[in-house]
Amino acid sequence: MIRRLSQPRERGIPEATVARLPLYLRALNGMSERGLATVSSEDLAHAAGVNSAKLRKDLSHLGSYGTRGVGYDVEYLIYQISRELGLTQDWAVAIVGVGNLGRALANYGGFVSRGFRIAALLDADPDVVGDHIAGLNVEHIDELETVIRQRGVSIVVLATPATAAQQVADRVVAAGVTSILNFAPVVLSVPEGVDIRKVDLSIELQILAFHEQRKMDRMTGGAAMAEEWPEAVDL
Amino acid sequence: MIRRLSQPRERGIPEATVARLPLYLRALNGMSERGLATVSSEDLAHAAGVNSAKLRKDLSHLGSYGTRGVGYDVEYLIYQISRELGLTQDWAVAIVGVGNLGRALANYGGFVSRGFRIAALLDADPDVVGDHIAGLNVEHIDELETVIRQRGVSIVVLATPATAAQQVADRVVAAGVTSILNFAPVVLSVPEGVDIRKVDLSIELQILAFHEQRKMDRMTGGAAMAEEWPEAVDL
DNA sequence: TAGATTGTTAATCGATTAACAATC
DNA sequence: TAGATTGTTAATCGATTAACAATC
Repeated sequence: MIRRLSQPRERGIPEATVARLPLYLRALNGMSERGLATVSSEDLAHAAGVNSAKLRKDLSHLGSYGTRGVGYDVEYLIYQISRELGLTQDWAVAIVGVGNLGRALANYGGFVSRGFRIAALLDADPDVVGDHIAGLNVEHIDELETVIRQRGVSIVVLATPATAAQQVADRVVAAGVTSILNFAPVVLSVPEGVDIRKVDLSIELQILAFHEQRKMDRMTGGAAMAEEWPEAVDL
Repeated sequence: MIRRLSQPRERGIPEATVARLPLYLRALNGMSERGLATVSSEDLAHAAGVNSAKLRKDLSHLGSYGTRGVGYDVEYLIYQISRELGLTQDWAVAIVGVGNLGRALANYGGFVSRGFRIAALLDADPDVVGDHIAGLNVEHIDELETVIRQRGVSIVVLATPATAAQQVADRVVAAGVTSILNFAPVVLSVPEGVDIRKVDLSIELQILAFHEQRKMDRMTGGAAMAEEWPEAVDL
């Protein structure tokens, strides 16, 4: 049975919809804090930065949780989206690699928010092991498998150097983890059934540069840049 | 004239293709370092983690840079993709917000890679201003407009707290910046023509949790979770 | 020439959007 | 009832993929 890595449906929620549910949830939480009881698709869509047709289509995949002529009950919708995303249970997260980025992630408020709990910080550097960061003791990478099993870690965040990422990925997968958030700038190779999401800062910058360049081309009257391989460049 | 924010084509390169070009570039750089002269679409696609049909389709949007029966010249393709992405010029980047994340970004090697140069680090906290990070002096946020104009900053990275992000975005847009990489967990509102890319750690985690939950449902025989709003919950 | 591999075609699939009937 | 707003339909658009003719 061949299945592609990121399997879209199960109870049939499109991947594009799943990726937007967290946005709706965040907007709804803000409304909840401000004491709003109900919200229309128009207002919620605006707060989340999408158009209202898309929002209604997305929510329709979860069920019929709105009321025609009225809108959506804020608290009820928060609950339904949270449940759909699996945030009504508690996920133990391990962060591997406690350099600048790992520290930033450990201290990032959004991480410890609803549904997630940092269960371990691990690093290979003896100088870092033993440090206290965000209320946690940094443990040695040798403890990786033990920590994963004993603390029920189901999501691992890779904030290691690029050179170490594949090796750590192999180990966490062998230990049974099937969800990895990868900050290392490498393409990880993992078995089918393991979900990887990748956050890549330099890729985001490069995409911005592409669009920025187009804007500048436009402003300078689309000055035709040399299309040819410059003669001077040494191959 | 109404145009959507992220305008896909100009010389007609699909947005999905643009987002993959950095992956190809990274794989090609690795091959260049290992001394490979040419590469087939099959091998390059494998290294980048996509299928070869998609790779060839993507590259065909840039031009005909391959040789049938042979493959692609590694150095030549690096040059063509770099040029397309605008990496043959130098982009001055300012990082606003020098907390844990801002420090991590400033020290992140990929940032200072080909095409990008950190031109300024800015923060509002007087205790942070004056710190030396990654060889740069942290400057006060009051200098934002001056720094942007004098140093030709064209890309701003927002690593501020969520509460400050919109205000800073307004200021950098007013100063003429049209490309923003936003790490703050808020939906920024910006005028048409300003490109925003968003990196959101908690959203990535939530998407992973969704898939993880599905896998667990499957393993436990799809144990039907309560679909209904629990009676006990207090609205 | 024979073998290899690109660039393109065309079919398919998934996502977006406007419009509106259903219904509160 | 009249007004408001959802949930769904259907059209459109863009992305993916396999297959293969072109051609080195």
